[in-house]
Amino acid sequence: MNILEKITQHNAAFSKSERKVAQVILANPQAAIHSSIATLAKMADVSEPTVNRFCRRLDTKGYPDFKLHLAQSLANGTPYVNRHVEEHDGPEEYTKKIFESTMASLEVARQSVDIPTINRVVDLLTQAQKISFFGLGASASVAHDALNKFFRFNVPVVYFEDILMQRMSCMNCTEDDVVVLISHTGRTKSLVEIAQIARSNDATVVGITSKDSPLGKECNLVLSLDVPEDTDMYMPMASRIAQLTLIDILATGFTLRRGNKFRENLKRVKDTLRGSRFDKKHE
Amino acid sequence: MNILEKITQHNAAFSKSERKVAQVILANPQAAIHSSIATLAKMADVSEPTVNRFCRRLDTKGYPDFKLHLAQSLANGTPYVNRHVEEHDGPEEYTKKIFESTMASLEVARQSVDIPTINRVVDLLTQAQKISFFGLGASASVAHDALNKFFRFNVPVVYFEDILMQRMSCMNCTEDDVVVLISHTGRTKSLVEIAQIARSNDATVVGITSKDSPLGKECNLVLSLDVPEDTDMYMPMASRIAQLTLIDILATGFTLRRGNKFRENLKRVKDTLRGSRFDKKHE
DNA sequence: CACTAGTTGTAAAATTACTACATTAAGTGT
DNA sequence: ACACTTAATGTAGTAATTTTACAACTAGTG
Repeated sequence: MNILEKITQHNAAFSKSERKVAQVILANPQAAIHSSIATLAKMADVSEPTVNRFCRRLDTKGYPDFKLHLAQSLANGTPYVNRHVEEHDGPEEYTKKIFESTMASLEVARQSVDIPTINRVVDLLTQAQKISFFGLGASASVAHDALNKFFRFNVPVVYFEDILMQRMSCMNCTEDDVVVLISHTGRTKSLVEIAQIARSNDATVVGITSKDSPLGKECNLVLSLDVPEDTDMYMPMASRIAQLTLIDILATGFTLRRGNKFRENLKRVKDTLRGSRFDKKHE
Repeated sequence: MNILEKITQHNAAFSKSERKVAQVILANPQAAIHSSIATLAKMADVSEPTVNRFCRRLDTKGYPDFKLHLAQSLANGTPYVNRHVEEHDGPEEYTKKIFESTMASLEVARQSVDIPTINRVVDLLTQAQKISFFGLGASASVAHDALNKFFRFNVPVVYFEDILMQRMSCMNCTEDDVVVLISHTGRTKSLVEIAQIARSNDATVVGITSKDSPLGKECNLVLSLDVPEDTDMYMPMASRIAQLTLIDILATGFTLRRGNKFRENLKRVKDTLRGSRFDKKHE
């Protein structure tokens, strides 16, 4: 869709002169949209028809049409592209890149998430007697966060970091319990075992994980997020943010399902915190 | 900036014929950008120069330039706007809204973050003997996540949920220690106290919090994120995501500063996890 | 070395947008 | 109501920009 990306990708298929045109446009796209075909041709040191052919190769009707597409691509303020951090990047670069790739991942996650499943999970959560959130490693903090959210709903919520505690907790499950297991890869052995334990006790197991993973297969319901993880850094980053956003969505769905009177309950929880805080001056 | 809005606002200042042009464009802007001045004039039942004058009145150089602006306005298909979830929203709506407002918040956070401070904090972290991450409530899971990241760097990292443990830990601080305190509002009493304890032991205190808050004033350095929190839900959502992204940025800055050989260390940590995982089939 | 396919440039044609001027419409004062 | 003034609109010609057709060149292949 984005014509700038298209130019970079298409690069191999360009001819020598066309590549010159590509280079000039990529160097300063803003200038390109304000140039006529003649000035652009001069800048790239090629003839006008070459520029025209370049445009056609990118599936546009001609030069004016190409400019339109280019303008649209530039308009998206920053077309959040998943750009990897480079060795030599300074603070400005890597800050920008991480923000942007996080946003790009959220966009991908948004498109990949299955709404009916979300609805179904919210259903289950509202009807649950007890909700458990388990995750290990990076996903532990996601489970931790989920605890923090659902705890406010005055529902029995369970969260353990300890594998043995997780196991024991699942052994005591009943069919009215919902166990939410969080793992990006879905290949953590102990979590898969926990899923099996929980299911053998008739609990409903929801996985926030990859669909075809070992963990995914053990779950009653899987909320999968196709987030491409930047493995260069050997740290889970984007996947975790997407998972948290999903938790937000589930929590929101939960409160909406419970209705207005329930939301007052939340306000009460928040008000209780006031005693532990310094007052805001201007309120 | 947006030309479509400009057309609606400017409506009063248009002449009769110009208004006809405005109407046709607003009715189908997508068609307009693919029309020549002649076809558009015919559609609006006016002469070509009238269309040209219309364009000039909107501070564009002429018809082609106007089309460029129009194309840019149309491109902002989904300008991630912080839209609040409504009572009657279904799963599809609230899912979309939460994703979008999360992205919008990240965009705001990105613009508000102070790069030199980030650089300074990364400096401090790389030189620290011991790094502590403390937060309470929703920010606890952010601190938890930070632990998870920095732990991989083979640096002494400390994280406690318990207030007393946090206090005790800070009492043993030295001037080579860095304490990172996380709080969206910056008005949590016990965290402010912890900041004071840490500073009185010559530790460097970094706050991921609001700049002018009581906590912010006690910190050596403040990384502030001006994220508008959706208070309708009485739950911290966007602020937390922004904080986590900031943690990602700090962790990335940390690894970059440490250089390439250090990154191999990270790979080793990741490889160690392999034993606890099911193998991927296609590797 | 000739031949072919692909690439690039030249020049003319076609399209498109713009300018100058004429015409019409609308408003204002007598 | 009429002349006068000003603004708005359209016509026709001009200028610009883009596109097409074709020729020249380049590189690879038998």
